[in-house]
Amino acid sequence: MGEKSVQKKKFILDKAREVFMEKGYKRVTMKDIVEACDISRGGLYLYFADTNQIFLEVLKADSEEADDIFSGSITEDATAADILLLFLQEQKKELLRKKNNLTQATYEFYFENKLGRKDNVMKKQFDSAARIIEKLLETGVENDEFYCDNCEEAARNIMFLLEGLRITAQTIGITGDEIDRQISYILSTLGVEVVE
Amino acid sequence: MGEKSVQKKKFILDKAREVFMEKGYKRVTMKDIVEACDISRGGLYLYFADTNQIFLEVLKADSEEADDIFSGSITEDATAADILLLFLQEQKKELLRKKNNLTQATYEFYFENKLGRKDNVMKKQFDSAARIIEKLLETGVENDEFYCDNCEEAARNIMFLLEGLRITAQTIGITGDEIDRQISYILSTLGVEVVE
Amino acid sequence: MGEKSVQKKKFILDKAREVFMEKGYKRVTMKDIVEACDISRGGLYLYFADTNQIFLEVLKADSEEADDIFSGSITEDATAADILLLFLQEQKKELLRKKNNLTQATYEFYFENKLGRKDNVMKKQFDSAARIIEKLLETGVENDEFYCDNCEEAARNIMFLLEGLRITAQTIGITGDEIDRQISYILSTLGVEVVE
Amino acid sequence: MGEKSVQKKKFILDKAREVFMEKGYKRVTMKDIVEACDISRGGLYLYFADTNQIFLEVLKADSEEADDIFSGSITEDATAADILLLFLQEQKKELLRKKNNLTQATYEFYFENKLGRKDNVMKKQFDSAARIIEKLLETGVENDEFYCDNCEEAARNIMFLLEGLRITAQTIGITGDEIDRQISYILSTLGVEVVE
DNA sequence: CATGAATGAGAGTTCATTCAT
DNA sequence: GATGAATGAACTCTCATTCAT
Repeated sequence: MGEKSVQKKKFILDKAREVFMEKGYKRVTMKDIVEACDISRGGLYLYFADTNQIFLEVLKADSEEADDIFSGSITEDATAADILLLFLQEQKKELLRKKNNLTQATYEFYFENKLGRKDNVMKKQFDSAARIIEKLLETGVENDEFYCDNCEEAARNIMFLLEGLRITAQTIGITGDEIDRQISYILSTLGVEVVE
Repeated sequence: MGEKSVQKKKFILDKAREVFMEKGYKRVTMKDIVEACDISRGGLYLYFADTNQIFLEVLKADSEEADDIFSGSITEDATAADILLLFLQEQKKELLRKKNNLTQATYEFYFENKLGRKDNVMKKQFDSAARIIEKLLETGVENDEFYCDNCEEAARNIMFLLEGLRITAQTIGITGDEIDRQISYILSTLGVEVVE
Repeated sequence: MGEKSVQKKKFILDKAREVFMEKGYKRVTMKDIVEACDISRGGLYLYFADTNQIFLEVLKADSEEADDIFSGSITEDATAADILLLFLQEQKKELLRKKNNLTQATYEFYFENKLGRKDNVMKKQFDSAARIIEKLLETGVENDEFYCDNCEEAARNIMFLLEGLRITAQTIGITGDEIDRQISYILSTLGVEVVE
Repeated sequence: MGEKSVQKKKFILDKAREVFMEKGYKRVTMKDIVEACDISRGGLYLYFADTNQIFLEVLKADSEEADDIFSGSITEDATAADILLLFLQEQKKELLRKKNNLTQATYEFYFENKLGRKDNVMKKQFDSAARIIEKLLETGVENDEFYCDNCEEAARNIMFLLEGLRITAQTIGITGDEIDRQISYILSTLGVEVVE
């Protein structure tokens, strides 16, 4: 596959991502993607065999860019508490961005494809994020910013909570205030008093 | 609608529930349900217009029976902490029961049908359960079993956490141990020390 | 499947036979048959899954009617030689009826579906016809009409010859005269002198 | 067309022959041949317009090489009976070589392309082979090896029989023994006693 | 000459939905 | 009420064929 093909593939993945953001995973047909890309029916099949493969590659592309979930939060002299707070506020924005994300599509995808626990990109990202938070908490504990007995479970607790907020946002719906209150709550369990 | 019709409708809903548990929401077709009920294609349409309506009624039927999420947990002389623990262990069982539940179907349904926040059964159940837990926490606080500053958010935090565990169970997968550790963790944040 | 369905199925098989006679086996699509029957695309699938199944049933229906290949040849006081000659002349007619037969389609079908030697309808018909001819030859030998050392192979030889003429008719093409000459020839090998 | 082009054309025909032997005629697509040759899609069209033309040229190439069907059978001091027997045994081998021949493809091709009786390669080969056998029989008769009243029809009878065995081999299937018995039978009709 | 990406027609198949009985 | 045959829209997927490079 030549240079041009690589570009085209990227182009398709980009358009496909938009479609997945718009419609989720299951409702998306090859036809949808063909139309979004304004290419021919058969043309798409030169690059991808089915929506499953396309979504997988969209996900992979995302995960390659996006292992820097803390990138926005870190500055030179930020304290652990600062970083944690910034991270949570970043997540809040993400949670409220209803249409413009792959959350629903991703959940639907995993419903269909019960991947083994290995080669499960979602799990890897979850675990990796949890470990970063854990380190952060430990740093915070050392600096007397936080208190936690079991930082590992505390970190995973935050991750599960975010997951809960995320799925709630996609189903029941959630407000920014609600998220703020939950952020305050978990910070309070870590011994941080947040002034709003 | 005659008595017989009511019965038949119930029968269909029962069979349909099984199908939804088996296949989720989106993959289920009218044909699937017709076959599960062993009735005629046209017959189903006498009672329901589409899978959407059927699922809605399955959900409604469930919520009518099942607002007794604490039923199993309450005994005469149980303390608030006992009840909370029993409730959480009940939830754990539910979380681990992978195929035999409507979780996935329900999520898929809400993905498709972004109901307004009112007439959203899921929201009602969430809020109602949260309030019950809140009361429980308050009772516990009065009896010096628990400690919580903001019992409302603590209760909602538990609910969001459960939601997070639930979606994780359906996608990444989760173990009983992991759930236990999270249960211990939240109890510890409430000032309860769990001995295992 | 009710009475009406059985009728419809027969109707479809009838129309399908015409299509197979017209186009052979491979070139026939479900669409061709749908159009020949003037039914809907989906309608056909209520009765048959694919052209393979349809052709198989066409063949089965034929073989159920047509195990009387000698029916036309037999009269009260006909001699073995008479019967054999009549049979061969019947076959000649069949061979020359170019479009109006399933020969080509059948060959194409067996090319695609190398059935085991059992459950091979074609083989059964071949063997059964060969045995009938064998009996006929034996009867003829007893009555001093024929001569044959090995009537079984003589009978099979006739069958293979007919097969050869049949495929030749479908590919190279063959004339009535040519067939007549071959009929005369094999009769002469059996000691029968044919006057033309 | 330059020397190189001629070579390439030969190369394609060779690969194409393999494909036809493998899959018959109808199932073969331009794509199959492109892949077998490992050339570009467009490249193939520089040499051939469609599979029809390709097969025709494969057939022509074969017939140019292979009009020597008796080549293997003839030695200096062989009798007519020897040559005939050798020829028939050569044919037997050919009949049993199931995959490695163009028989099925050729039949399929002629089903599709009812060529006029002239410019029909198959017919030419049939007639030419029949004539050779005829000469052979006449020679045999002169030397008192054979007996035949009508050597022309006897020769054509052998050819039709072989055709019958060939199509049977491709559809019903045939064993070496069965072929042997038929060879013995026709030799016996020619007055040759075969000892096995 | 040669390439291979791109097109679009067409075959297969499944279902929601209707309707005569 | 109940049936199930029938319809037709919508999707998937595969190739023959073309054409810019």
